Amino acid sequence: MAERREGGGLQSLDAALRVLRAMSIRAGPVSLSELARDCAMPVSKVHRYLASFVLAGLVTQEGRSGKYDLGPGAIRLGLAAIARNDFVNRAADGLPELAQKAEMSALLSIWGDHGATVVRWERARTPTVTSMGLGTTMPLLNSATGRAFLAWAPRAPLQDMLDLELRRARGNRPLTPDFAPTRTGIDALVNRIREQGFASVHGLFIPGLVALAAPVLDWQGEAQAVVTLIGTDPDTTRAGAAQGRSLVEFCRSLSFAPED
Amino acid sequence: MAERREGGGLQSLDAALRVLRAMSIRAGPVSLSELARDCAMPVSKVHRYLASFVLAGLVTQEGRSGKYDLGPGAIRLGLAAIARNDFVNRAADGLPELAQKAEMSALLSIWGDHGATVVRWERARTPTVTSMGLGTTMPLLNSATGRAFLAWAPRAPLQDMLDLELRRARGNRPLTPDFAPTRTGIDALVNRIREQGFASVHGLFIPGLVALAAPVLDWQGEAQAVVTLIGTDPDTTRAGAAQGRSLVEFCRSLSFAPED
DNA sequence: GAAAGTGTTTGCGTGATGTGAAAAAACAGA
DNA sequence: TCTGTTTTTTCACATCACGCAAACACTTTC
Repeated sequence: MAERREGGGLQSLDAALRVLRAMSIRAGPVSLSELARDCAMPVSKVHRYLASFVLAGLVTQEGRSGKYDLGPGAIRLGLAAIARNDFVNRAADGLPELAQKAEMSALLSIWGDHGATVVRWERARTPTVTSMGLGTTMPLLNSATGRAFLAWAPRAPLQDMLDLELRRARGNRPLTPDFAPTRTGIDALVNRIREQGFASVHGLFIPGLVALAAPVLDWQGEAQAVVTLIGTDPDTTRAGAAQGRSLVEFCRSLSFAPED
Repeated sequence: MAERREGGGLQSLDAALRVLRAMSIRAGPVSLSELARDCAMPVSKVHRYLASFVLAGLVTQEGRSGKYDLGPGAIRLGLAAIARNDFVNRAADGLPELAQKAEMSALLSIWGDHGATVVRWERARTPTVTSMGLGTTMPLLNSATGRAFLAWAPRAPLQDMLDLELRRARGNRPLTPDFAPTRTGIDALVNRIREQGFASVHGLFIPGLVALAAPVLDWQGEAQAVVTLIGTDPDTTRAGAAQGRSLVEFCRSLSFAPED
């Protein structure tokens, strides 16, 4: 066969790992023949793979039914992976590329005790002059970054700050021109943001600047961090703009995806 | 040499899985040659295995350093394996209610090769510790979570880490003010914890924070998981405090109750 | 800036080894 | 005890993984 040999290393290993993935997609114990059908492989082939997986502890075989299931070795492996996987550092690694592609400044924030806090900063080629830097905390309602946390982070730790900003907004209406400073107004705003996939503001936090922000989600579906693009061109916040799509795609690649 | 056939199925798969195991034992990113030395295999062989693992997403290669580390696919696999555990599922489902009732952050951990690993996290309004989150591993002696495992998990898998932390404690006494870093000191600590029904520390792991932790026990009376409450009020660790009783009751309701 | 050193990746021929079909064994229901 | 189903083992063959060594990338040294 003169077909394309894809980048993988060992054919048998690739096949075996496909079997493993098929097992992890299934919700519970699987019989050998079901697995073989899922993977479109001969039964005996799958059986031999499983024998090795069982030996390694990744898979266990249920006593009487003969069905196979993921075992304690898989848990140990996963915990080891979980322990060293750090969303923040992974995101930080890709920040320069994102900033370059979008031709905007990119920054990475996490939720700290005093609000959304900037922890990484990547300048664009044409630096936008701002007074922000590492450690800056952003407001919840008037910044794209804050709004992304509002839409995707668990509500409880945000609640105090949300109440505070709502009180301030009620006393000074022009601060929040694009939504009503009430519970229903907030809900509508959150829905709008989640539907669009990212939050955006133009000139709200800093006049003359526009920003869009999207979340990096963990396996609980909560925002672990928020990535924000800052620039001067109002067109970049339009739905369908290239920058918005780059940002969402970037964050999606860092987020935890339950399956394919 | 067709004499001795071990229980496994495929030789190459067995070898490849030994490589995977070696990776999960290491604490962080590993270079190719280190891995090869660990497994006593030729470098090129390990490299090809890794190529397949990378293709499957189980392993990633760090940008420019060339080192390899466990990747998101391993997380997915591990979470799928954890999801098969009914104890963990039921505990996770009840976590939000517990956190709300106790007005503290609640987290769920299970034991991995590198210590107690946080798998689920439910935040309360009280401040979130910035450096902790999903995937954090907790020390055995200085955290309430670790101590709960120490008191209720089978000793064998903990022994290595216990020895390690004891050595460290002996060199730095202030780390463990409330017990002697000796075998009898540990025994006394364990007895105290078991008697009280939950483990607690105040400011040991993180200054200014208090925590209480209780186990979810399986039919053998061994800890399958540990539920921890974290807050700032020292009164919550007092014997008889409402939070402690809620926590113990919650864990007891999850323990020892398979459907059939 | 060239040269040497370390570590990773890739070709290649060979023979061990994984493959598929089919037989054998275990199991369940009738 | 006999069928239908699913798991396990057998076996001859051609493939595919192995190890060597050369190529390549990157860092350090003079």
